[in-house]
Amino acid sequence: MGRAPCCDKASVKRGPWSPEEDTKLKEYIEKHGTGGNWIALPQKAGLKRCGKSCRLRWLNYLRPNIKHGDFSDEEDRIICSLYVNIGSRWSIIAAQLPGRTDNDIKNYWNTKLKKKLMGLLPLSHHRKQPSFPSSFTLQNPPLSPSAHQLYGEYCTYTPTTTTSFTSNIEPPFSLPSSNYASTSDITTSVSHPFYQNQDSMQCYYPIMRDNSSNNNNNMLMFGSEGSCSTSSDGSCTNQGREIIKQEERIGCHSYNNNNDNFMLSHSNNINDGEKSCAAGEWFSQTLLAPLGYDIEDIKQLISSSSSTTIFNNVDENKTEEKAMYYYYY
DNA sequence: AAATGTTGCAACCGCTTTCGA
DNA sequence: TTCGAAAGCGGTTGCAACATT
Repeated sequence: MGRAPCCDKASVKRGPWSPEEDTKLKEYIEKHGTGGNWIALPQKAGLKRCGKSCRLRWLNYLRPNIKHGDFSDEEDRIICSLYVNIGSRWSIIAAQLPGRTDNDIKNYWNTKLKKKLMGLLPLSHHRKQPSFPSSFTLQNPPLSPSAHQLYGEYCTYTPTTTTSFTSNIEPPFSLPSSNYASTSDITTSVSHPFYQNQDSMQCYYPIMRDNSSNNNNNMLMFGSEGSCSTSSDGSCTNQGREIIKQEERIGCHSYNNNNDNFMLSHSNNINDGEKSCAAGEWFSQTLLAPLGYDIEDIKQLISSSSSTTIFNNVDENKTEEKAMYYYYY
């Protein structure tokens, strides 16, 4: 027993829309509106189409001010920033990009942007030993007592995936020039993630201080799988709260406020890619400030969305691979 | 030039959420 | 409060266009 179809498939036309159908639908909606009833609309408009199909055609293609074609760097950054933090909630992401549809963004992400990012990293499937500039050494981060407690608990896992790391890679899209002095000043680290607590799906990142610079740089982190998170008690956390919660937990935001600069790295034994990490060396990190959007920006973006259910029902099983890029600015 | 592989995107499918009776 | 219909949404598919062999 399947679900009842929304319409009689035998009697409705399917497949690509003809220009005539487009014209009929457009003219009808411009004249009468949708009437809040898509199911009844095709009949009224003289179309042999399913209401859902009409709705989709209108929303994704026919409605005014739809933008098609290339995405700008700024749009790339917004998409990535939001994806990092809220996942594949395309409608919410689309709400931040006037003229773009969720379908467009989803397609763009799946076919281009993700590859654009992934193209930088030999992610995943590699088990490279991390390699860092010699100036980078591990500093145990100044964790809050509660974070220490947390990490002491979490960091007893042996990594199942070795961090890979490449520095000084061009970012996949341009950053505002004010964000950095020159290309060589950008440290882009790509990491196959971290590794995950197999029980809780919690992701871990090591953090390392850059001793080579006296600048009061802030770190920007872009891209992570971290937004997929299930708390250690097994309950799936509300994702919006999780962002804030994790920030508080590990004090990431205060790092930025303190103008510390630090970056992703592995343990203090750089050559030991497979070693277990000691308590306090690894950070669980969902969110910092992706590409110029700090936490407040993101929250504001999200809260300005028309949706009221942004963070509900996080799929705790999503484990899609993502890249991580770190920028100094 | 033909065959095969790849890419991009529109459209579909079906599950979830919302809304109104 | 419950229930059914409709809308919303994200994942997936189909296919045309393009690239490569």
